[in-house]
Amino acid sequence: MTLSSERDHWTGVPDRFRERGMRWTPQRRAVIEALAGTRGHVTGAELVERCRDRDPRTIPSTVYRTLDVLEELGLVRHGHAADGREEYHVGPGADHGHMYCASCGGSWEIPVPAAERIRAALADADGFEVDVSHVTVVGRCRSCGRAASA
Amino acid sequence: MTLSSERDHWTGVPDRFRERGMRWTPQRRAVIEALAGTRGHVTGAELVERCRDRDPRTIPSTVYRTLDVLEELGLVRHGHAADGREEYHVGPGADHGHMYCASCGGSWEIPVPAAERIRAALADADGFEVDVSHVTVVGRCRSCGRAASA
DNA sequence: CAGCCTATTGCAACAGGTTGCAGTAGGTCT
DNA sequence: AGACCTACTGCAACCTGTTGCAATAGGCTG
Repeated sequence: MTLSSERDHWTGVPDRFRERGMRWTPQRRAVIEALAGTRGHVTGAELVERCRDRDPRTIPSTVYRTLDVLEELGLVRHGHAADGREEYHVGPGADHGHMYCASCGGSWEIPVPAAERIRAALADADGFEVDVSHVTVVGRCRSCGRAASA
Repeated sequence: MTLSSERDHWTGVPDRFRERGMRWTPQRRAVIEALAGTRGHVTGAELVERCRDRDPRTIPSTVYRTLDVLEELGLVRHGHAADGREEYHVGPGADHGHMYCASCGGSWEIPVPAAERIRAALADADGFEVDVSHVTVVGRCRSCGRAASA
């Protein structure tokens, strides 16, 4: 995941909006600029805050609505953190779930092989096609587990 | 899961509170009565509403704080629905995660064998001990998948 | 039974998001 | 350039929860 690949992620976005009959507006540009400076995760509130840094007149509902649109276009994905807050993942490489440690508050990506086993387990059980990028599990990480049993 | 086993779930609860130096109050009683009439899931808001039906003076924060306490005592468990709302599961048999279909909005319990495979996948990957009762996955159920590919 | 200690409550303010609606302003067509 | 259509924006009100704090009231003790 190089810098240039991250920049590529956003090139041509205005046209992708227009092709779909959507409009390219200064507010949407601001959200995308805020996202472009992001690696990994951002919560909705953080993003609102960052947009407000650029322009104090930013309205939260506009930011959230823009994020919905970006998700429809496949440019971001969202999940929910351990406490239910919205969390946005910026692609490429956004296709992963998350594990949260309830003890230390840490957060990790679910490794691809584990995600694949989860997908297979649910597909076998009920033919359920899980969206692995939206999976969030809560539990205890290895080091907190060791600390508790010591 | 018979009626009597559900009733048993709540017997002796006042004493369990007092043993821990906690107090047994009318407000807590109201929350437990509302829970006793519940099978499966309830959202926080639903529970507040039900308590308000019994006593319009019910204060939401009291209900939420009571739920936190009940969870500490192991009498309920909570997870987050697909949209991040809190969802409480009433035991016994509350030890399961949930699958939500993003297409039809349906919700199912994750079957025990699948849950076990998920637990194993994450344990192998990083030694992460997942709390399966808190797992929520979003995706597409079998019948919506069939409808989409038809 | 009265008194005391402190766990709980009620309240009010806040946090993160969502929604309905009237007005604004992109984009297109002439 | 002017006009038109309708996708967006801004706003205000709402929803689900959370938090800090002063007042209340369980329940133990003498």
